[in-house]
Amino acid sequence: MTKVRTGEGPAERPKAAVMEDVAELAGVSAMTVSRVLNAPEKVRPETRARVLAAVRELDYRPNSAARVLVTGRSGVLGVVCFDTTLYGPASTLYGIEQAARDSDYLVSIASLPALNRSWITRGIDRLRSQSVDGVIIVAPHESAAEGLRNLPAGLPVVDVGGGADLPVPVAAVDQYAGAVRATRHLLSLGHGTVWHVSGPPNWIDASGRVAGWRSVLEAEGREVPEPLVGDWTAHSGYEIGKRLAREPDVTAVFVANDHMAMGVLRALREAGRRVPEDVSVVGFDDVPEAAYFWPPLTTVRQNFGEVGRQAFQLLLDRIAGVDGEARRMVEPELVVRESTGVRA
Amino acid sequence: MTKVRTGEGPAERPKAAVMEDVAELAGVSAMTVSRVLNAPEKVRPETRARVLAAVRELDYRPNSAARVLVTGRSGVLGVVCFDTTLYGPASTLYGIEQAARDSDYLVSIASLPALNRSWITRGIDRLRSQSVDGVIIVAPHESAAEGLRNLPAGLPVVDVGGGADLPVPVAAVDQYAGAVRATRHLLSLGHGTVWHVSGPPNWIDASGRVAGWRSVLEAEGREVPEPLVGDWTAHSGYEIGKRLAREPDVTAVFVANDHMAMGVLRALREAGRRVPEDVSVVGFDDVPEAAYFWPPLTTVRQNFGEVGRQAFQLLLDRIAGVDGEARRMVEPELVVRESTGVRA
DNA sequence: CTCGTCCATGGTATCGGTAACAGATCCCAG
DNA sequence: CTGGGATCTGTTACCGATACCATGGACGAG
Repeated sequence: MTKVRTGEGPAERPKAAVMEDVAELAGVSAMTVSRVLNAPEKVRPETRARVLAAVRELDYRPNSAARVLVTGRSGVLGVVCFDTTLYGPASTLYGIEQAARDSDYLVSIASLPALNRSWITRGIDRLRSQSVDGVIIVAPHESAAEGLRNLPAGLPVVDVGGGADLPVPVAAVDQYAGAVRATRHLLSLGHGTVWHVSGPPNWIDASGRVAGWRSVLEAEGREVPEPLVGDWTAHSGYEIGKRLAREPDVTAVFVANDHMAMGVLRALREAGRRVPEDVSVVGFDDVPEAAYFWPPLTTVRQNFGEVGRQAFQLLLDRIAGVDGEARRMVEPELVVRESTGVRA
Repeated sequence: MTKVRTGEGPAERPKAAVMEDVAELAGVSAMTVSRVLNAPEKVRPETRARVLAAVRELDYRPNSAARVLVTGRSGVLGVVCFDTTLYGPASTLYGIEQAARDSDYLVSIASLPALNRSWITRGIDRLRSQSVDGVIIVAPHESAAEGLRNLPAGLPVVDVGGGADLPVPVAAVDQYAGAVRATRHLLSLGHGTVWHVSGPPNWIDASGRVAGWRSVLEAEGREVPEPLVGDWTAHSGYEIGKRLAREPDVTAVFVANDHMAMGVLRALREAGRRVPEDVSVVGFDDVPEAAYFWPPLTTVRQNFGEVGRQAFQLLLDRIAGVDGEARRMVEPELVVRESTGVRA
């Protein structure tokens, strides 16, 4: 009954209780303890009570490694992601984590030093070696598609952000629809056409937004200016904004994210072009600060948390062996503030 | 040699290779395979080569659950954190993750729905049940201290952000020093005193910044205005900014983070008070966009990535049993831009 | 030529749980 | 009073790796 300590070793810890200890204290077999923990209704209430009392007394906690070894399930899901300091990925990750917590899953993350096929594969491998039950990829880049070509058989995988023809289920915000709304909004204000500051090439969200923007202009028979390519940062938005400010016929700009939009706003202002009187600007994301930009930014809100939850749900289905719908699109929402106005 | 498949079960997967399979293919015992993987120098080169060939051929990967069960080490570290969409925590997490990757550690995260003692304890428990080798707490809140009072013995824990008298090693940015620099900078520009927009009560960073700011004012014999308490959001900064704008004697404001500073800037501008001509504003964090605020924000840069790396290093030491230095302070840096100027 | 030593490898027990089956117990009908 | 099922609990055999000790062969010394 009393704890036996080995007289040696620097870390003189009382070894943690195991199932056998609980069984002994409760006067039952280890199997019964296991049942109490996993299928309580199969154990007589009074026995159960004794076992639970012993569990509390010894502060027993099951060893997950042993459980994983025999059941094959870990209760851990993996997330492969690129830069989690970016607002979108961070929020998505947060959504996943919350959903996971509610379902008693734990989340392991494998972040990538670069976005390409080989790193993505390595990230998945790293997680797989920890016996995760499934993996969510948050890497909205074309290279993700390649990385997903030959997945280890039997590992449930879900992708966030999408791309064409992925061999796995996808949860994503409908970038195309968001860009359509932003562009239509600007046209409806009387602008002849809409310039576009895009995200970096090969990013799925970036190309989705370009496609939506272009399709509206083409459908309306408007001139389609060449998109100006940024890298998501305010700095790149600023540099591009300086160029835009020099073009007097630019009156409406759709910027592929809020941070770049911030840079554009500053460049326009410095060049003496008023927003929205001279130029209207629409962003994308609706970061929490967007309402406090100068002027408050009209933008397209993405519900990243919801995307994360949907991705988790898809993964859960997949783990359960359900081959349900393979695509969950979350609708973005245009939030009109003060950076857009009718054409002067 | 050929794989035997059970004729049933919906998931008809060829069961993954185990160490015994590799051993058989290589014509050695499982023990030798284990040695090749863990202590290659103890195996004759030619045998080693045969084993490695078999490993590749079968795409063998060790089962970590089995390894954990016998070694007691998982190669996983846990991070307990609150809101990972905030810039600071997200960046810290990212720093931890990168450092962990370089050392072949995996990171599991347990995010908390609320910051208090009980949730922190639960977060640690959740991670512990997955046999993490150690835990890093990223919850710069006073409740963390309580949550750390009675830790499970033998679990290495490191705290990020600090607080007084924690029973565990701490890695943090020196908030006090940062606030001192910001305040001195404002005084050096000729301002009579400095107002302060603080973070929410009970947040460690918030109180550290208040203390640094107050100490400078007191040391210089300046009036110490009552701090105005925000909640880190641009919105709260805006509301507080409106109040500040009504006070004509407010000429210098030290705001406890950049997002609130953004709200303050907007409120001042709307009230017709020019920055920096009428009022100087200093932020804290140096988010990547700070240089594109209007005007570009003078702020205190925190190297969150470095904090994350230091925390990981401390944890690694702790796991190795080294009881080295228990505090790693990262120096913040004042970045002067255009939101501060000499008093008119 | 024999013995001791070292090196490479193998055998076996073990980590802490759970699946599958077996056995004990209880209750009630006949 | 006994048989038959239903319900509860125990026994045993693993899951896949590593620790520890044992063993066989090569080799140098005496």
